[in-house]
Amino acid sequence: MTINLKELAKLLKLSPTTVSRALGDYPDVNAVTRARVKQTARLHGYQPNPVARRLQKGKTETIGIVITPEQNYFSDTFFIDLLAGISNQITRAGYELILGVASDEEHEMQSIRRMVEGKRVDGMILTLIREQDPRVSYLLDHEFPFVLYGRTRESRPYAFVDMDGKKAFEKACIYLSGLGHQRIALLNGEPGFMFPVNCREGYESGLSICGLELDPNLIRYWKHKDLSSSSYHWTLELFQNEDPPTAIVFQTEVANGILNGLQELNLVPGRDVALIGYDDLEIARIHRPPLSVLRPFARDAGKRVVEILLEVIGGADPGTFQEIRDVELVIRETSLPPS
Amino acid sequence: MTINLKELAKLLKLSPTTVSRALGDYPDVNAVTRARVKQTARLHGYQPNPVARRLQKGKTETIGIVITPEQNYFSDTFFIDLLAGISNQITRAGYELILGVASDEEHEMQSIRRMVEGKRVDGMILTLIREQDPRVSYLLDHEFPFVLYGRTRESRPYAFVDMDGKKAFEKACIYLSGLGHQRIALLNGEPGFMFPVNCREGYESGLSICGLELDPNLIRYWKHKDLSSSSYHWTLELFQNEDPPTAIVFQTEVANGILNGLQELNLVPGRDVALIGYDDLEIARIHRPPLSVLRPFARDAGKRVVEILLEVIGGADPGTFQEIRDVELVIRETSLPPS
DNA sequence: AGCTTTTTCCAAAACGTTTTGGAAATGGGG
DNA sequence: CCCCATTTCCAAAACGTTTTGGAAAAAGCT
Repeated sequence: MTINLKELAKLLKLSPTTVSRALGDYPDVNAVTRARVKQTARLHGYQPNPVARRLQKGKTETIGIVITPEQNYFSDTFFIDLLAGISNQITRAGYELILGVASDEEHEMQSIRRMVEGKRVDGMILTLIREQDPRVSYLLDHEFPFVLYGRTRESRPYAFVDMDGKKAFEKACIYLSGLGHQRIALLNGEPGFMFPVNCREGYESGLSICGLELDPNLIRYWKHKDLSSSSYHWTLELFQNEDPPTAIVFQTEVANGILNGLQELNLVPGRDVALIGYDDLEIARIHRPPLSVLRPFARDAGKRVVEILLEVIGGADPGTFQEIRDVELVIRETSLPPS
Repeated sequence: MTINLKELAKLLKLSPTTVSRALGDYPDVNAVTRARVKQTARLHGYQPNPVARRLQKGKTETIGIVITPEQNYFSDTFFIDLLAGISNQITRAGYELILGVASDEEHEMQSIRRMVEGKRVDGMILTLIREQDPRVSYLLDHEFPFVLYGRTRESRPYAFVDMDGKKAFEKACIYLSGLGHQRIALLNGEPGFMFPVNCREGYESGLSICGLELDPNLIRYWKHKDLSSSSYHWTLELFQNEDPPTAIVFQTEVANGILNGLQELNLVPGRDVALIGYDDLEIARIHRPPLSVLRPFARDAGKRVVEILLEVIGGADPGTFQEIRDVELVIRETSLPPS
């Protein structure tokens, strides 16, 4: 069924060498033979065996990614869109994407080690980055190519693509303050991860720019494990304050919990409490009233991550690839002045 | 850094052959040399280069799966749990999972073809199966090993693992009828896919067993593209009926749309309308009141899919692996008698 | 024509394993 | 002590490519 390079060469009465070089567009093969080779190759549907090529080239032509269920990753199209961008670009480069799914942090490292030390991939992509991330130090220690979707605390240079969470939350606070809000709450992601750190930085800097005081009572953290219920409860708690907030900024993934909490409290989003979520998830658009959001420019982030990774695999200096992407404030119907 | 078989052999003053066979637990190598080999192998962290092994063995030791963003179908941790089971079992077998993400049906076939004809995988796993599924006929035509998570209409024998959607919806209808419900609506998945066909079969057979009449006005289909809004609108429509339903059976992934619709209509789930959803998603557990559900026994489905696929790759007859798994009815607080 | 350069091709090696088909050494039985 | 069976090892081939290092043929130049 499937034809060989050697068989194809025999068919063409040429050496395997010449056939290989013809298909590879090497200059040292006559134009007419090249054409002849390409035509019969196409005719017989010849495709070089990738495994043999990898062995000879000393590359796996494969890149790895490990995810954990802990990230309820598939909850919106967000993650799969990122993955789609990654996958497309990898395919375009003739590479393969291998996926590991790990149940916890320990298995995650195990899976990465298998890929790296088992010589199963040429590079790795990391997501959901922690402040101190053992995966990052491991890969740096092993001088193994990788790119982060996100950032971490690490002094050695590394490549990443990230959204500007700081500027995003800064923007949101400044906008809300401009509307007259003085009590702005932050429902933040789980400590230990890097993104919430940036969010908080932006939140604090936004408040400070507007001359608003920082009230620790207005800051809450939800848990990955139970997004909805923890954010629900923190919302209720927030309003037991004697001086409750008139606005909340948060990550849209916990919008459900917040909205349930507000409903419980008979507070109407937009009218009684202003809301601005980070990430333009489906829920933000279909909710009545639709939620104002911070929309990161994530469109071709996956593609970009792969482009960078291939450069790094090719020997480029990772430190030169550090991209922080803009975030746009999309005003819908939950960002009105305080009543 | 990483050591070779040849280098390891030289270190041990043995031939590569013997070292390979020692590590492979062949009987024709002395117990003490075997131990010696294994120890120094461990010491130097030797792992056989997978690419070289694959070339020699003539196997890619890789299996492929292609998903589409449309696969939003699995909106909870459900899909990632399946994927986790698949990934774990694949790793245990020393195989690799390669992932393709396709934006539409055409790219999906393209991705599969690349894997199959490019000799990049030994077998494929398919999900979200359509009634007439071009992927299935393609793989059968090419006599390529695969396993379905789901079923399709196809006369040739093939391997699959599926949940018993028919019996599930039958159970739900019988239970609701036993409570006194006479008008049971079905909010079903998009036509074209196989699962909704089974659901409807079970629905019809359930009604017929209980002597209830089938009213086409009580059946609606939602769209993958916009789960929430389509199910929301169909719910509203359902109750414009002059003789509206007192119960709804549906797939839990559209619970949000239904619940929003009911709220709009000032109908309280459980009290005014009984609800039974298929799939025990998070929303079913955290909603107040918690939803009664049909819970498929999906726990180790991913593992099982891989076990079967490896058998089929090994030459086993696919027709002998057709597993339909039980579904349990979990009564919570939305399955009360009609008021 | 004689020499050099360019064009076009190829044999052999290499990538790192596993498998094949012995061969040498050891042991047991008479 | 000889023969046969068993144990233990290994050299060489094979998997299907790409790359290396020429070699032969053609073309260009004086």
